[in-house]
Amino acid sequence: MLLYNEFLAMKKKITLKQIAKELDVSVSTVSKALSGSKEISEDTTQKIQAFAKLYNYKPNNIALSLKNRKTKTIGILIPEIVHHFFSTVIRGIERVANRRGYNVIVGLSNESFAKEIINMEMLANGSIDGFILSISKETLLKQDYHHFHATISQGMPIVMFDRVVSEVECDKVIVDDFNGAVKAVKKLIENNCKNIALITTMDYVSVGKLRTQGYLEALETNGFVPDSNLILKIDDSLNVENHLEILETEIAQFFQTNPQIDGVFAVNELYAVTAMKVAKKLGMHVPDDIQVIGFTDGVLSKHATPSLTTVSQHGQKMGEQAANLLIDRLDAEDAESEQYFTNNDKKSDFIKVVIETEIIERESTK
Amino acid sequence: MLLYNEFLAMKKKITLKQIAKELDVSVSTVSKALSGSKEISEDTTQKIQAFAKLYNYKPNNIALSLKNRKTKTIGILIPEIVHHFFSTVIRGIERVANRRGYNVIVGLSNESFAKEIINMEMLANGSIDGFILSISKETLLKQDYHHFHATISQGMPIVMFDRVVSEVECDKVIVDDFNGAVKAVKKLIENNCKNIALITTMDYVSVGKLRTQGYLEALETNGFVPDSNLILKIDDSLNVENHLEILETEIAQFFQTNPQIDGVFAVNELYAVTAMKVAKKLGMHVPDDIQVIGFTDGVLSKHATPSLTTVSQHGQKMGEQAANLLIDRLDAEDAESEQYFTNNDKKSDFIKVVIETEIIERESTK
DNA sequence: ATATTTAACGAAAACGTTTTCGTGTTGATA
DNA sequence: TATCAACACGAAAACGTTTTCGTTAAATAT
Repeated sequence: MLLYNEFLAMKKKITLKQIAKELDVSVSTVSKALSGSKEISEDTTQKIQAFAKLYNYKPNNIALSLKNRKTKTIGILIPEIVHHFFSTVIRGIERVANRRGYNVIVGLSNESFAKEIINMEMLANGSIDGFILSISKETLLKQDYHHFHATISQGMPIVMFDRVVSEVECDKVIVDDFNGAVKAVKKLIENNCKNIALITTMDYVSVGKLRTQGYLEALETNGFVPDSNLILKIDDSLNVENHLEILETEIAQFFQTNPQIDGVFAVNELYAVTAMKVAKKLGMHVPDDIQVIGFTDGVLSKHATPSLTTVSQHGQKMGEQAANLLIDRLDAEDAESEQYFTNNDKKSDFIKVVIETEIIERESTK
Repeated sequence: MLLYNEFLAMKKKITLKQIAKELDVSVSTVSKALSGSKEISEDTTQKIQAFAKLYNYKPNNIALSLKNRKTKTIGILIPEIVHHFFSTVIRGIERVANRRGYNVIVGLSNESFAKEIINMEMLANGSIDGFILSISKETLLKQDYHHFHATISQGMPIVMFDRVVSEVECDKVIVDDFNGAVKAVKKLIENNCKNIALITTMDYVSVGKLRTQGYLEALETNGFVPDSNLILKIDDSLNVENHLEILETEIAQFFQTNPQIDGVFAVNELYAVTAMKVAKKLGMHVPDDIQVIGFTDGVLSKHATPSLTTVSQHGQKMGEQAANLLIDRLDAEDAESEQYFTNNDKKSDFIKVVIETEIIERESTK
C-alpha cells in the first residue's frame, strides 16, 4: 500500500510521447507546438502548451544531446580541488559557462598520470564538448602527452591553463609567471634587500621554472650576482600537507646557513607563509629583518600575520578566459557546420592568453 | 588544403554503424561481438574486436544514457566552491563516485535561492541520476523548499550534507555540530577559562544555531551562567571577503568592552583566526591571556601563527558518506526495477549519518 | 527422409528529441 | 467545377546503443 501511494505521488518527468497520447495528437505536433511553430494552429498550440506547463514538461537533456551531437557541457580536469587557486579557476569557468548555457563536469587527476588519462577517456566518450584542464605533475614529469593529442585529433577542443606545455597545440591561458617573479624580486630590491633568497619547487613544473627564471633575470638586470646558495629547491613530489615539519626544518636550516638573507621570494603561498613562520621562530622580524613575497593570492596570504605580500594570480579571471576561449571555439564549430563552405582557413591558429600579474602589497614587505 | 589535411588527421570517434559497414556485418552483430556474446562465432568476434581496438572504439556515453535511462553521473550543488570545507567534500564525493563508476557534475548556487533552483532544473532534466547538495543561505532564510520536494517526487534521490533541513525527507550527512561545540567549550573550561565568549553567525544557518546551542549547553552543565554580552553575532549576509576590516573592528570592540574574556569559541575558522589577530593587536597573548578554538579544520587553522585548535569537520569523510548513500540508493533502484516484485516496503525510510567531531589541539590552547 | 535442434546472424524496437517531407482537408481562384 | 495554395497535421528518419525476436542454414535426431 505504501508503494502504491508513493507511486501516486510520484510525478515522473513527462515526455513528448505521453503528452501526444494524452492529447491525441502526434509527437511531432507536440514538439512543434511547444517550440511555437506556426505550422500548428492556435488552438492546438494553446492546448498543448497549457498541458505541458501543467505537467511541468522539460525536454530531456540526454535526448537532446544525442540528437544534436553536443552536450552543452564542458569538462574540467584539474590536479587537485582542495586548493584555493584551482577553486577560483573553477568558479570563473562556472560563471561564464553558466551564463553561456553550459554545464561543467569536473574530474580530478590527483596529480596522477593514469587518473588523468582515465578521466579524459571517460569524459571524451560523448559526455562533454570540450576540455579545460591543467596538467598533472606526473604527466609533466613523464612528458607523455599522447592523451592530449588523441582527444584533440578526435575533434574535441582543449584549453589548457596555468600548467601548460608547448608540445600540445591548443588554446592556453597562463599567468605571466616570468614577469610576476621579476616584479616581485624588483620590489624586494627597491625595498633595499641585499641578499634575496628563492624558495622554489623542482623544475619540472613549468610555472616553477618560469618563476625561477624571472628571479634570476631580475637579479641580473639589477646588478646582482645570483648565488646558488640562496636558492632552496623543495621536493614536493610527496604530498606537502603531511610534510609540514620537513618543510619547516628545511627552511630553518636554509636560513641558518645563510643568515645574510634579508628578502625571500617564494613560488607559492605555503612556502612563503612557512618561511615567515620559521623566520619568526628564529627571532627575525618580518618585515624589518626579512621581507617576504609569495606567488598566488590565496586565503593564507590574506590572513597570515603579518599578512603576506603576493603576486596575484587571478585564478577566477583565468577560468573566465579559458571558458570563453573554449565556448567561442565550440560556437564557431557550430556556425561553421551550418554552412556548406566557409573560407576560414585561419581555423587552426591557437590563442594564448597571458594574464598580467599584479603585486598586492601587504605587511610582509616595507 | 589545410582543411583537407586536418580532415585526414582527424580521427573522429567511430560508431557501431561504421564498424558494421566496414566489416559488412550488422550493427547488432558488432554490438554482440564487442560484448563477447557467444551468439557470435569466434571468427567474426575476433575480427570485430580487432577492428574496434584498432580504431579505438568506445561506446558513446550519451547513447548509453538514453538507452539505459541513467547517466551514471551525480550532481553536486553547493553554495560556494572557493571554500576549503566544500572543496574537501567534493574531493570525498569524487573519490567514491569514481571508484563506483560515476562522474560528478557540479553546480554553484552562490548562496542564491534563484541560482539553486535554476541549477537543479538544468540538471534534473536527465543529466544526472541524483543530487548531493548543501542548501544555500538564501534558501534557508526563505525557508522555501519546494524545489527539493519537486525533484524528489520526480523520483530523483537527494542527499543533503552539512546544511540540511528537517522539512525535506531525504538521506542526510551532517557533522555533530552540537556536540562539537560542547567539546570545544568543555576543553576551554578544563583549560581554566572563566569567561568564554562565542563568536557566531546569524541564526538562520542551521549549523550556526546548533553550535551556539552547544556552547550554551556546555556552559550550563559546567555551572557557568551564559552571559549574552559574551556572544557576538556577525551578520554575514554580505560577502565576508570584502568586509574583513568590519569584522576586525567588530571583534576589537567586542574584546575591548569585555576585557574579562579569556577564552573564545568561534563557529568558523575565519572568525577564529581574526579573533587571534585582533587579540594580538590589542596586546593579548594567545594562548596565555586568551585561548581560541574554531570550527572547521581548514588551511587557515593549520598555518596560522599560533596555529589554531579546531573542531574538525571531516569534510572529505562527509563527501564519501554522502556519495555512498546516494549510490547505494541508485543501485538499489536498479536492482529493484529488474525484479517483478520485491517485498521491500522499508524503502522509504531515510538515513541520517552523523559524523563525529574531534578536537585537533594546536597552539591556540594550553 | 523428415523433423527438430543448434549455430550465427540480421531486423527492428526502444530510449526522447527535432526536423524533413509528405498528405489530406479546406478555402479561394480561374 | 476543376485547380491550386494554404493550412494543419502525421510519418519517419536520425542521433548511437542494447536487446528481443526472428530467420536461415547446417547439424543432429527420429
